[in-house]
Amino acid sequence: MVGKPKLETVAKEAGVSVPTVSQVLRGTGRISEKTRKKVLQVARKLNYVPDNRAATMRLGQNREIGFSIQNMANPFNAEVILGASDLLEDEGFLISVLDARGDPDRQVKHIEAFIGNGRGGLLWVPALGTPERTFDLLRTHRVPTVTFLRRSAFGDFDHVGIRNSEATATATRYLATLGHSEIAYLGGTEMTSVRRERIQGYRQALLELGVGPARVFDSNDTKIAGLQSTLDLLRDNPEVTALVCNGDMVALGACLALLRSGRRPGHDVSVIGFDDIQDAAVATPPLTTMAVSPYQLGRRLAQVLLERLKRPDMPLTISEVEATLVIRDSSGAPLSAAD
Amino acid sequence: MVGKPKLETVAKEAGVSVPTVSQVLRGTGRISEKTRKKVLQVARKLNYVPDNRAATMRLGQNREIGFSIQNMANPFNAEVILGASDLLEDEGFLISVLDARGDPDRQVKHIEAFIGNGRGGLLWVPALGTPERTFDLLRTHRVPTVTFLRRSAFGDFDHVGIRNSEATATATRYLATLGHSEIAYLGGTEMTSVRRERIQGYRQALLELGVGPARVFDSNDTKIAGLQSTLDLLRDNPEVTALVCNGDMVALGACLALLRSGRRPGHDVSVIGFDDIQDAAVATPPLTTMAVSPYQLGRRLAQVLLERLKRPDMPLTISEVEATLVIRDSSGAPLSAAD
DNA sequence: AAATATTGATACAACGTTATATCATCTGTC
DNA sequence: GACAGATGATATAACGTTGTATCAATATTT
Repeated sequence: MVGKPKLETVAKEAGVSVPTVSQVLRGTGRISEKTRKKVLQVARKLNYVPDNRAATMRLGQNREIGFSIQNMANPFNAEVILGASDLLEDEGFLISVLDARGDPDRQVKHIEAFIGNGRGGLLWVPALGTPERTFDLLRTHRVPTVTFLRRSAFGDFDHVGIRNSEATATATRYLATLGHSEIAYLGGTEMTSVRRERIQGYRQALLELGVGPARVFDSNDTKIAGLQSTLDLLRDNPEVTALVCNGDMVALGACLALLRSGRRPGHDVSVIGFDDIQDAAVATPPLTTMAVSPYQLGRRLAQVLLERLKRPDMPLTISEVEATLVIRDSSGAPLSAAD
Repeated sequence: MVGKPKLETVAKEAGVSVPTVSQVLRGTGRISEKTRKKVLQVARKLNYVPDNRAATMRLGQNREIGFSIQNMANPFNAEVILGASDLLEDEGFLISVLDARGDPDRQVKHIEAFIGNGRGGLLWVPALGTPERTFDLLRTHRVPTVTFLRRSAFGDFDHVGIRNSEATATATRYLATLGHSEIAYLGGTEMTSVRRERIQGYRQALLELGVGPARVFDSNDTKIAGLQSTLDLLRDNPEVTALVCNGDMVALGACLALLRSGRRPGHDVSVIGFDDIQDAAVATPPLTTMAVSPYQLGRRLAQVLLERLKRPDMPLTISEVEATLVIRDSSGAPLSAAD
């Protein structure tokens, strides 16, 4: 009873050979009902758990999937993982998550660990500034990989993302419809592909509409940073009457800033967020936002990976999910009516 | 260049034997500087990544740690993981996270995966209703395990938790100091060891103070649930003037409910939360709460595991971290002054 | 009753790595 | 120039599992 039980332990106890036990447990080969029963009973009694390392090494495939993300604390990611694992678990896979916190060095360690442990696949939000070598590793080792949100610059991996530029264009157009002409973009600091696309959509819409200058302001994607940035922004640019935000957290921070400086969100300044996080609906005021369902994104992500696993030679899949404008109070009524 | 590179691939390319390559990569054995250079260069060129399965199987130890949690979406957990991985990464370990979502069946699959992959250790928030067999598995396979927050009923694992009953007693006593006598407890639904201890501290304090009846109300740990539960609570128990909450999310929901029903949090009803999540400080009103640093908890967790790994025969460690009362506005001023 | 088919179990080799033991080569000493 | 000692590299076996080939013992056919 001492020491980890292995096939040999079970085999001895059940009075059969090692391969027999293996066959019973895997349900392969021809085994009589009697020995089957016996082996299963002994295996259970001894708390036997097969060594997946030995098995996958022999078999050359693993049903464990890795998910490499950059910020575990973001509830959006948590929802994505939920969606992905719901689908993958049904197919007998398992998702384990590693948080690289945006650090490419930490990230490459994680990816090496995935490879070194023979993970069966990888879902991945690449860190900003991921060196080509990291992609090379995955290519060399033939790890079925789906990138998420941030597209690889080298572009030869399956990808699931958000139709970012269309989304911010929609938000910007909607604000223009309400009568705004001084519309600023707020949020993000680093130029990820996500932010680049969103700002591009915003600029594009302004251009098409022939409305006011494009103004982009940095801010970290937290409520507190959003609050501070908005206070600064309004001090220096009092003419701004509408904000398209890079994320809901920033947008919520912006609303807080408006309230603190005696302005009413949706009346004096309109605010549109991005993501539709849980808090958006219960905020004061409820937040108008570009909604994407993280759960659905997760499912899509899993779907693409499963297909790739089934057909390794399948052509590259690029899948972009549309965001939808959810109108609540923070964007306000048409300007003429409000004033 | 096709197919995964292994030691043999590198060895052939560098014109040396397999063990030589292994020794260079691990820095063991006597190797001349010349072959060392050559081997490293070739290994890098071929994008060689050692197969950790084969290595750990041979060596019998693994520097990968598993973290099994019940709710990934909780930012508190994310902070804990951050703290734990900061410490563990310095020692060359790696944390991978699995979310069992409170389901003991899913959880046992995860634990079996940890065991089957020979993980070097386990940090674990046991799901409610975890069967003894799950603990048995870990015992049999001698997995160094530290339970977190929820103590195993069978109590033979290292543990890190919060001094829950003292914390809620402190909160309750503070509200009594402010002059409250109708203090309710709000939050949680399932009777986890955490909730049991918190409610016990609340009851204990009321008893010692000789103040009003103990009233405990269920609610899920989300803002929306907290909102609804508080509306119900106040309708049925209008005499309640203070709430000790099971978590900050519930407390924030309670504040929302107060505002919506025309009451002022901190004036008409006092609210104290638990955890001190990021939003607590910027909420309206800023939330009084029992603060525990999830980051510090994570570090402690890692510390205990590292010690256990170093000294497997060390006596059982039970480590409880104190929560501190952070006074903001939601608890209000003394009642005499406020009225 | 002999030949054949069927069933049930086992022996063997391989997955990729590494510690130990072994072997060959070179340096320096008397 | 022979011998001890140091240096540098390799051969071997083992970690636990599983697919294939093999073998023995029945059951079935002619």
